[in-house]
Amino acid sequence: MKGNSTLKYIAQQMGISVSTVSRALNEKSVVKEETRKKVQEMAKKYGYVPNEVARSLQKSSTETIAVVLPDISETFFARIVKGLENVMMQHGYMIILADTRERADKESQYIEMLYRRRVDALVLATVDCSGASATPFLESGTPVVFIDNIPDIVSADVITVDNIAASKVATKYLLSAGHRKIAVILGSKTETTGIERLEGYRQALYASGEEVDEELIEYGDYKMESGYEAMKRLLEKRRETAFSAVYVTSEKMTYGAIRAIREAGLTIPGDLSLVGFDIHNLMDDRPQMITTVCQPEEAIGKKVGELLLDRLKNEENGQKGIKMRLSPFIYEGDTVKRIHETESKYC
Amino acid sequence: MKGNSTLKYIAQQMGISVSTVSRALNEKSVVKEETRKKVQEMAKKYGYVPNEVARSLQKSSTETIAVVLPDISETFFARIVKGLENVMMQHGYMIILADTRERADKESQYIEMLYRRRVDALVLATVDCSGASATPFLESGTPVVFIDNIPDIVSADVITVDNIAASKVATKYLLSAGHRKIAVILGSKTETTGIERLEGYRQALYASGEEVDEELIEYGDYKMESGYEAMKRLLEKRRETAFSAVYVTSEKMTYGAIRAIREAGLTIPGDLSLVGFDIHNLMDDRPQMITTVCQPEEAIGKKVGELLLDRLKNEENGQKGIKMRLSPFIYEGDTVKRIHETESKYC
DNA sequence: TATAATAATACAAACGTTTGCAAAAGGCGA
DNA sequence: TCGCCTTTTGCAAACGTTTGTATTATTATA
Repeated sequence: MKGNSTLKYIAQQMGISVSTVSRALNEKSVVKEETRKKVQEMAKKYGYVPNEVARSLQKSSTETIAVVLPDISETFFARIVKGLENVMMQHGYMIILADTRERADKESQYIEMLYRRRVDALVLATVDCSGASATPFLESGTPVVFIDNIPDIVSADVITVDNIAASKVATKYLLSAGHRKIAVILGSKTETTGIERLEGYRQALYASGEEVDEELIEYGDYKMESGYEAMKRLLEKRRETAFSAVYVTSEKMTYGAIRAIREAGLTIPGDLSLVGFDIHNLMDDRPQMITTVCQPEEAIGKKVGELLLDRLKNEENGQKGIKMRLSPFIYEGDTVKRIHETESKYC
Repeated sequence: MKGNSTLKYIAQQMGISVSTVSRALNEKSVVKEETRKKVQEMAKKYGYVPNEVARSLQKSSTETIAVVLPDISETFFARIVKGLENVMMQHGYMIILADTRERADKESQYIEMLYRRRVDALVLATVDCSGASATPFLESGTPVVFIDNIPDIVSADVITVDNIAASKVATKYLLSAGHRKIAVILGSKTETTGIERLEGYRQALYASGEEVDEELIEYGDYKMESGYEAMKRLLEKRRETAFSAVYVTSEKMTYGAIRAIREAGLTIPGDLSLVGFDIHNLMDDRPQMITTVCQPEEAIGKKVGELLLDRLKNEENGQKGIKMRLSPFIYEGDTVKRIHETESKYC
């Protein structure tokens, strides 16, 4: 008789009504203390475990939030999830995770499934710049927070790292080390992550009076192999461009770039200086002390959670077009610098 | 009128019964083709989205499986989740993720919450060797699969890497490179991951007729700092022990050990050879070509999924005491070797 | 002791589905 | 036209809760 006992069953056994049992267990409403005690005893005796599915149906809230992202095995996303999960769990919410493997079709399919399950909110790292995959949620007024990439939708809530600041600090770091010709490897021409990181690089160069040499800008696709190829292209035209440093804007591409540099028989930082992006393992453990700009992932997750909790509490859901940009860090040997605090909220 | 339309609503609008609408939409049962068409039209028109919560209640199955693990930001776990998620999604199941931050109290608390939500199964990387936190599931006969650590419970289903084989191959690799005195850094004295990895190391030494020097066995706690400390302890007694190689049995500890070695002014592999464990980023991208044993995480996730699907289909749930041990890989420069296939199933 | 006020409990509807069974509609041969 | 079989549809219960309202039991007040 274990495991399938319900309010009804307990009520029958005790010869009282279901509603009394329910109220006795939920501490909420007034029930005679004596009754409550007895009900609690019985509940324990019969191994009663409340059925959250039924509760969800009745309350029309599942206390569940969905996270849809391109690749959970990227430490970047895993850490965001961790930060988010932590704050949500503290408030009784759990996380459903969907990994799209960077495919837009899966993305919309999963989001559709999640909507059917009536999750209370969606956190989305979209691979589709338009943000269109989120429409079921958007239309129904269910909260959505975009992370990483900023979608076209103007009214969407977004929380990301401040990519411009990140690139600025990386570039400035190299400038202050005396470099004048600095190459950059970007991950995307169309996504905001790429666009903004380029922008920061430009701004830093302008600010110090340097020209931007378009020949020094190469593109990959955030994956390792593309970093390798991009670096090779840069090295091929090194004679003309004469760059002495390179800034690579993603972890995997950084590894690829390092390989290309090594294969070319060059050393870091002897022949070429390098600043990487989000190099987590080398950062925690830095066997080779690569300077790297990092995103505060857990903090992003936490902020997303806090925003969501706020949205979920105050019933007036819907998008408010909040854009929050968290400050990146730079790891330079043993020094860790928080760059700046920009939590710009526009409404 | 968007977003909150139900079967009932559609039925009312069309002046037919709810059950007909339900059957028309679920393709299952016989409905006049004409009616079906009309119902589908209407469903589209009113933006009907089935409510899976209600469905779950009725079917008493949520098509959701829970994954509880100590740290999702560990690539090891993230990849298992990815592999698992992929196969489950293909069958309409979604994943609820819970990160215990390595705390046993959180673990049981989360599992309790998950049981209330009536997830269909539990995948658990426990931090509590007893496996006691899984009791709600175990008692109710809901499928549970343990990963990574093997719990005390004999009848539990477990899928892990073959740790003995992993250690054997790592040790043999060093032996075949001519090393005789090989140190080892383990992560745990009590968990099976630690015990088995030690066992493999022992077996490899015995097999080649070497003595096991207890002085060469050091323990950490799988974290980076402990690898650093353990390596320092080893280096301190290097005069007496005269080891020429070290095998470190976790990713983070390997990074720590590398740091200790470097701080001692030694080089790898010049002064000391090293085999690491699960070095993912260096493996994908291997800027420094560390030899490392790796676990086939996505394959583990996939196997877990397949086992679960089988359990969920054939109603006779419950634990069967299946133990599957997947074969590890060794990455040695550019060579990748699958070690062997041991899918031992004992019933 | 009757009556009003309050505390405790019970009733029943609702949340949105699925599904066994009964009822109705349609088709066909006699 | 009637009866019978088949196809299609409808009814109603069930899944396990919550919750507004009605009812009953208890106590205090006059």
